[in-house]
Amino acid sequence: MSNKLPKRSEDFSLWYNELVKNAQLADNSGVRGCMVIKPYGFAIWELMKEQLDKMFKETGHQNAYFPIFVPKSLFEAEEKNAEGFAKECAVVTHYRLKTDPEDSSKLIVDPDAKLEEELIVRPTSEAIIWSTYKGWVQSYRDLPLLINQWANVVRWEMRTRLFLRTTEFLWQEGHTAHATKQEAIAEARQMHDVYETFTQDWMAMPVIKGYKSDSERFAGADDTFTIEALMQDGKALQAGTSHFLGQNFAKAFDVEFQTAEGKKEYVWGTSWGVSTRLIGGLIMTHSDDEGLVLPPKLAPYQVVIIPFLNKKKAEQNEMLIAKANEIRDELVQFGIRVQVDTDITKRPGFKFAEYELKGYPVRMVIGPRDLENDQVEIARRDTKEKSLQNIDGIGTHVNDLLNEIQDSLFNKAVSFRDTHTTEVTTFEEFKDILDTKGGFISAHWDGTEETEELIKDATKATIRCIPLDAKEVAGVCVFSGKPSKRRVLFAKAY
RNA sequence: CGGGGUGUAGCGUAGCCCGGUCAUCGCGCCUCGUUUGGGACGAGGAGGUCGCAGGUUCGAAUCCUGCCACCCCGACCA
Repeated sequence: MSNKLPKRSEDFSLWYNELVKNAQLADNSGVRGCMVIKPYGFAIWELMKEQLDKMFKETGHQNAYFPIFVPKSLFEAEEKNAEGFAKECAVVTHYRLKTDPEDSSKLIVDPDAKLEEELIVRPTSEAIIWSTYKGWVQSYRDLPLLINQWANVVRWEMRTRLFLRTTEFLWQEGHTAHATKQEAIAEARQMHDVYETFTQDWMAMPVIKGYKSDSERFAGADDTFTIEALMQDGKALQAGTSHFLGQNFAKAFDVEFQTAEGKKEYVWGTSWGVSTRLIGGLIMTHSDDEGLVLPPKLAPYQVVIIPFLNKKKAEQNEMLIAKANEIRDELVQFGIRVQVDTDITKRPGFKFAEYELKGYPVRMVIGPRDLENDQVEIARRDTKEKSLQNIDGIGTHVNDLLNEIQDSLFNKAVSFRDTHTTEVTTFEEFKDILDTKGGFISAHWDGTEETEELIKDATKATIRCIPLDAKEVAGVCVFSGKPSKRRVLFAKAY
């Protein structure tokens, strides 16, 4: 664990990989593109889940669970959806192994155990869920159906990256059905807002809310709302999406209901999801050359207390540990998550580096000197500032400090995002900004897929979103020179 | 899936061209001692199917073939 991280500014990609591994968040599993999430990384995910789940329930949703396998025919039902995912599906074709007749130490797939119909390992669950909803909905009284599922999904992506794009990943997917179009759109927007609140208030990661262009829209959706975040290397990350599905899945799976007036109508749908990708976003938004920087709200431990122990001074050690525990108890009263490190085999400097690498927001050190003066040394991870604090009133102080760190991380990220968002008018400027400082580029676009494609070919930048708050201002497309009604956000993306 | 690269102890590596006391070094780990306010030092010690499977050879970490995994670039990324 004494590995030094590469510099963030020199090779962002390498820095990210090493950070994820050294901070004990996750590792490659050795199984194609799948990762092992280690306990410390998973603890962050659990904190995220806890809060998201709470927010889903506050907005009237319930959790349920659906099968991991989707029969191929079901998957085919919604054509666009099937087509959109077809290239990245894992498919179960057999159900049995047997001993290799030519080598008894080997197993082979039993050719006699071929499935009549292949099973698709869900890349997303619209198909299996809507086929189930058909049996759940008859009357307008059964609506709305507001359901969320915590699950794993599999997408056989060509290239994987820890947290950001793994073959298997964990997520939540909400799937709702409504009697009216307005209600469904309101739901999709509501969850879009929930995601914004979560990423900003909890992850301290600012996002731009917008909707996707035709080419970037979810396969099977009428509208895709997205939150787009900006990473420290100037690339954008799609952090969450909420889809208005229209009646596409209702029609594909024949989900009809009878209205109060006795008429038959198709229901209106939404789906929305965020995944373990958020952890990647969290890392790339705040961390630095010393390692992970966690916003207090999502730090498994918000404070570590390190008493300065000396193998030869048992009595002093006892006093230090007693004081450390006393402080811990006071902090716990404030709902703060605290760890006391009484490991005597590691030296202080080693521990400091270790907790910085793991992103603990606050480090508190107490030694004999401090004991005498009734104070502790407090260091905050984000700014590296150290200060001496009286033990009296320490709970209030640390509580305030954690709030300040949370706010400060968000403000710093907002300021980075703002200074890396550039309005351009010419394509020369567009390319120049992209090459020099990266980030979001706000530019006029003629609204055609052809132009979008040509810009992508020329620069690798894509339309991240059409911001919801985009002003209606006439202009000319940065590429084609044709008229444009508003600016959209371009960026290179993960 | 195309191009390039890598796989040797928990981690990082030398050796591979040119086959033969070459399994090297650092970190980590274990023991003992000295240390301890920013990643300690000394002495001793444990740990390896050289990614896997075939092949060539008297002999393979080294050469050949196949497979698997990982990294980089592209394509892909709903």
